[in-house]
Amino acid sequence: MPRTIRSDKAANLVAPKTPRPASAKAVRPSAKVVKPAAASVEQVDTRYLQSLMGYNARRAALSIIELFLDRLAPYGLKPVDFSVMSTIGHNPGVTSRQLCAALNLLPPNLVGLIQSLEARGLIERKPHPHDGRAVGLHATSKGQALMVQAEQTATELETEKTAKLTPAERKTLLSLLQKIYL
Amino acid sequence: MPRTIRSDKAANLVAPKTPRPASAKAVRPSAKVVKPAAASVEQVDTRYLQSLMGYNARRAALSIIELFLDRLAPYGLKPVDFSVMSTIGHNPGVTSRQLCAALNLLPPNLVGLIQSLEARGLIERKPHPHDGRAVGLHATSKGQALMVQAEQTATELETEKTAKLTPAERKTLLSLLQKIYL
DNA sequence: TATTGTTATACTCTATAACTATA
DNA sequence: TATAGTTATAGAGTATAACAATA
Repeated sequence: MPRTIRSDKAANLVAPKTPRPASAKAVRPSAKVVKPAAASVEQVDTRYLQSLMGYNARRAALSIIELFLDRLAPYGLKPVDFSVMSTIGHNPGVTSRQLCAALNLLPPNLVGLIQSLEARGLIERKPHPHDGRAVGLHATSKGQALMVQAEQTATELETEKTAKLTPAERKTLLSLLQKIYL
Repeated sequence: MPRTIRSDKAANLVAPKTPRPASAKAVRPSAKVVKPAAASVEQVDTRYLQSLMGYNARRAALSIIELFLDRLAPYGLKPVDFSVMSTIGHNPGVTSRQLCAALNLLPPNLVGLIQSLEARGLIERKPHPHDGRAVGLHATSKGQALMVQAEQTATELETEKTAKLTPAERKTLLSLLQKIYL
């Protein structure tokens, strides 16, 4: 059964703009307090998590991926499919192992993905010129045509998602992120 | 069965530093070409993917989370457990729904998590002062003590992972990421 | 002996529908 | 009628071990 409904994800992404500190120690009961029972929270304070790079990178990535799934669905491509197809397209003859190393994937998880792309006529497997064990992967003309459209859609979607950033900020952000994982 | 071995993940993260362009169109067969068969790839070119914010944000996030899993394992906390515990700690009396909205989680996926934290004696559930349907979540003294250590470990780990960034760059990166998902 | 691609499989993560108790 | 919390469950994602063919 395909995943279709996206429901309240957008609403969940609405975060508090100006949270008020609510530390346990900071709550000093005054003499006028009527209900000494359990306290309630008005605005959730997530400032500590927002100081963590991992949290922010993950939230930003999921925010972009959410839109990516919608926009690339017409092409039948999920993020990993897209990354694999794009890398094959830009590296004709690349092997599965090379894809795994470049995209940080595990070989067993790539098998079904490659088979699916081949079954759809988007890629072809040719014998590797130097290594009899390996198989070279090549995008078909159909696959190339699909990826021209898909990459354009992805670029547009990214422009929308980074609309609050200036071109300079966008370039800076890409560079800083790569300083973390490369 | 717990996940223990991490194997070649680190090796997979080693990405090409100076990829050579290998576009299909750019390959112009000269008259001296001996093997007109399938081509092979030396260095995988991932420059297009590296121009996408979603790709870079995801790779950076996974890189940090990988270390996070190792360092926080002694506390029995995965990223989501950590986020939930931290948010409860800084927001005594917060409800499940508020946690879901603030952290972009789905209610059904939070139930088992909360029950687990309660069973470990890290949090307590108290009746909500204003809403009979809701339950206020509170960190126990044991949970508070754990999170003091856990948050310190997380902060240290993040400092290591962002060691290539200056403090100013780190602050800039956090700010730019929040411009995407907030 | 080491590596490529593969199979089988298990665990985790994420998502949906539907129910109850209360507002 | 709408919302908070819950249950059950399905699907996707991620991980390990082990194997055959080739280097």
